[in-house]
Amino acid sequence: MYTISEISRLTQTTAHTIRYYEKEGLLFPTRTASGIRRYDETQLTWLRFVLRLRATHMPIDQIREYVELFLASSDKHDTTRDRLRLLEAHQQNVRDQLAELMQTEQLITEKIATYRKHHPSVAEETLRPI
Amino acid sequence: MYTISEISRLTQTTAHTIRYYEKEGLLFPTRTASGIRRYDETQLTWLRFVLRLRATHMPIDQIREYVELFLASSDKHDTTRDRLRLLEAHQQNVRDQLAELMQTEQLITEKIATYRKHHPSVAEETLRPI
DNA sequence: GCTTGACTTAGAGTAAACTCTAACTTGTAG
DNA sequence: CTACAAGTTAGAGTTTACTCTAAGTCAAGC
Repeated sequence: MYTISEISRLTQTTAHTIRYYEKEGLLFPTRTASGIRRYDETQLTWLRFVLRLRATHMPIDQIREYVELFLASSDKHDTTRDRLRLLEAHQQNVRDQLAELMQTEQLITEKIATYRKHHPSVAEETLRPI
Repeated sequence: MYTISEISRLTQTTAHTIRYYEKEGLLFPTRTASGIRRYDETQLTWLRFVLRLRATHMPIDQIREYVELFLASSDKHDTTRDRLRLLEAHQQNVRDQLAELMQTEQLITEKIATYRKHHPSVAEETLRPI
């Protein structure tokens, strides 16, 4: 069981942010009798996944929605389908971002090549066409 | 020569945002005698490049810095090197984002596969380890 | 018991990038 | 000439995701 500072160090995330994620309904650490947060391996793994989703720009609201579906799931009300739908939507989002990044990487590489060729005073675009 | 609404339509960007970019020093349209903005092909191409940089999360401040270097360039003070440095820094940034996205895409794909296999009531993680 | 560093809370503050409003001016079609 | 759509401005407001502060409580070593 980890304290917040250990989790903070292990995930390279400030304790402030970790508490903020809890307030936003993304994390549920247990507490000691005196109210101090305790995190186990499961929570650590989950936080790492959340950080991955955030790094790929999944909004906190959507992550919370995913968590809520998870917590709401039961025998008579299974939320698997909805969670799958959320994951698939984000997967598409990630793929769109990949496409945009690859195109832009290509464009920047070309621009860099032009800069290196025409070394002094590059033409490229006349931003202010006066 | 395009009006702001034409540019807006051509780039799928609101006129508000286009004016905001101008205020932030990223665009320099010419003006009619009465003060109405006019954009030529060069400005359109430049805006499209700016939108690419934004879509790959280059901060507006850095784009402005790039523009300022471009405008400041002259025979006695060539800024090519600095612009190249900025582009290379962003290129690295884009590559880092690509790496993160590819890893996360992989992870999500695995998770989706697990969901599809264990269809009802997926185990994955027990978020609230009570 | 005392100090010291880590923990707690509610709530305020910040940064970035838009996004909108209000009041006004300009351009165009009838 | 008139209507009205589209343009203009300064500046206020919004959203998202943190980030920090203040005032206090808890835990461990001496």
